[in-house]
Amino acid sequence: MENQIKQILLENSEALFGIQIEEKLIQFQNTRKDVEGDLTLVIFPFVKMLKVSPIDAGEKIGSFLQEKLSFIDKFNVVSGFLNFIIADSHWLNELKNMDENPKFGYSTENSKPTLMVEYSSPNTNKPLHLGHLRNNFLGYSVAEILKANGHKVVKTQIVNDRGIHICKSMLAWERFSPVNENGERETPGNTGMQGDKLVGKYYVEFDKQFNIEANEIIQQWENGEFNGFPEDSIVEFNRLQDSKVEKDEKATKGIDAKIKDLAKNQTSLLLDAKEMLIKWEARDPEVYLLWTTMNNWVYQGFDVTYKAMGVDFDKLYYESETFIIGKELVEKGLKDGTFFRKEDGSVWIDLTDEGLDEKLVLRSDGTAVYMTQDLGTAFDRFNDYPDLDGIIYTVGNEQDYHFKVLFLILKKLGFSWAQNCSHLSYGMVELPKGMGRMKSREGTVVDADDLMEDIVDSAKEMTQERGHIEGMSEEDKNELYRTIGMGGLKYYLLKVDPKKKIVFNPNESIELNGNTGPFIQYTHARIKSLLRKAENVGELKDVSLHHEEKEILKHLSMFPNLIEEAGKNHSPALIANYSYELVKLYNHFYQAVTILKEENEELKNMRLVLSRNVAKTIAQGMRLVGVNVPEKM
RNA sequence: GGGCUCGUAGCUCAGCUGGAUAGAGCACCUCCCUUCUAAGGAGGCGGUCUCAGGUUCGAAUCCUGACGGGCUCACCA
Repeated sequence: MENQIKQILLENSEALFGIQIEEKLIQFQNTRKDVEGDLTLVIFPFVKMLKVSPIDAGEKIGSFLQEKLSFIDKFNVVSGFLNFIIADSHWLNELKNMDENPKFGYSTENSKPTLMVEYSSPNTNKPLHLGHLRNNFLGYSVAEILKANGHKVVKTQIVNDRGIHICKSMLAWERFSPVNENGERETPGNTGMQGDKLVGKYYVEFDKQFNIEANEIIQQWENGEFNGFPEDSIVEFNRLQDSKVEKDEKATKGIDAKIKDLAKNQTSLLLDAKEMLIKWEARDPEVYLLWTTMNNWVYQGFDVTYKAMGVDFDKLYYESETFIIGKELVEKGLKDGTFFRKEDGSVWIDLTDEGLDEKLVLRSDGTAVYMTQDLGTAFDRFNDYPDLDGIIYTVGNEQDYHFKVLFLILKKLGFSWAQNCSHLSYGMVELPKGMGRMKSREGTVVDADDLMEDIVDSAKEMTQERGHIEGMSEEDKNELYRTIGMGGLKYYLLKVDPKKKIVFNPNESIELNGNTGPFIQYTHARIKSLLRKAENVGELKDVSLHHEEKEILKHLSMFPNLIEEAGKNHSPALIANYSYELVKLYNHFYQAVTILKEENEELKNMRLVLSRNVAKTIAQGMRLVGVNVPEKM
């Protein structure tokens, strides 16, 4: 419709305006609620060239278009806005088209380039938390939205299964796990704990013991006991101590933190963990066995969590494999001069010309860092999928700088695909003021499994109170509680623009009224109930439309465009907000108009077909954000 | 300190590439179940779009600066 108007204006530009106008001057917008009309053309851009008032310009353009286009029933001009009233037959035709298309709004499958969406990417030393929920729901949804746009999509993750942090929990388990009467340390089997929770427990334990030891070292230093510590640490300690003189409280605090870091680096625990990492990279059999065992516990735990979240993956990548590829890339880059080696053996890239810093890509002890493996992983992926066009990395915005650097290095290494890699950067999930930050090490996280369980419980409570669940089996009821609870949680985390942070108060349960998942699910269930009662729906005939009906049709016909926008912007929030609008329009209609008791069969039919397509669009939209919709609730 | 980013109603958020009198939900106050699911609907209350300049016929939206929050600048990931 918009395109047709645009085309007519462009073709007749000389006649209308005296010159050939630019396409971007033709701007449409939705007509204001209090003005009659279905579509509005902004007239201001044409006023100057027509040398008449905005009203006259609008009249001229309006009558010209009305003559050419049959779907324009009437038009009016209010100040600089030309409002078209579109014929009912046009909207009924739209309804007919969407009704015939079960995949209304979706593009042809695999008609666009292959994309990879990376999300989740957990560390294997701790359980998933609230932040991961946002990440997983977002990544999953964006992948589904891209599929709906016709892309072939590979869902993937990079499993953070190696590194110093993994060694920390391994070491802590070896050192601090109690031993039972059979001489065994704690395992998921003998404790009944989910594997990831058990390993996470030891990660926290490491940090605790590590801090105790660091504090003891500081104590020793303050007492002048420096035996056994390296010279440079002692010198640095004394320098920092002296610099505290006559500083205010804040500055002193900062210096104390630096001293703490210094001491941490001298703890036997950290030194042992580092040694363990070197052994691991050298494939020491004992360390490798421990690593394999503990990681498998974690994977079994994660499986439970992913299943509850309702997300899936097509292909997994492991850092324990790709870091090697990364190291090879670094070797190659050293030879061609992309990287350089410092005296201590560490390898760097100089990005100061790009306004960034020097960045480490390999430690002096030869072990890999985060960047090393990310280079390797990207290379590996394009190698595995020759038709791969680009990668979308779903990672929090705290890593904005990392990805800027990563893509730049890949480009400098000469990979042309680097320009098609993008960082889907989302805002942190924060706790309300005064509750601090979520830190796994400090145990101040909202656990993903616990949260999902809580929300399903509260959905159960609400459903038992007001749901239509009589006659349902226990199994179906439980499934419904899960659908509603998880729907509420997903919608809550996805309705906000991904770029923005979310403040989450764990003490307040997630709202299930208003702009929420269950509100949308409810409308779907209600329509389904209506359609069940209607039994059969007849052919669509030419009838005249109520205002409420036309509003819904206008909104429905925007759905294909919306999916495209959501794909372009990598934003499930657009889908969520669209669905919410649709549901509000429908509920208004539902209240204002009778459907089953309508005596005019043709009208009744049209309303049922309309309802059917609203339900379908809700279901399809919700599917794209990972939310299921029930037939009854 | 450098870089990035955010600041819209008491709270949580929409406001597309600049367009008409800035919109929802929650909370608070009224109404509406002998029409199909009231997890619903109708109405009320609530705003200097952080502030100050600038660009423009027109700015919540673009530019500059200030103030306030967040992230980041690791041989952590």
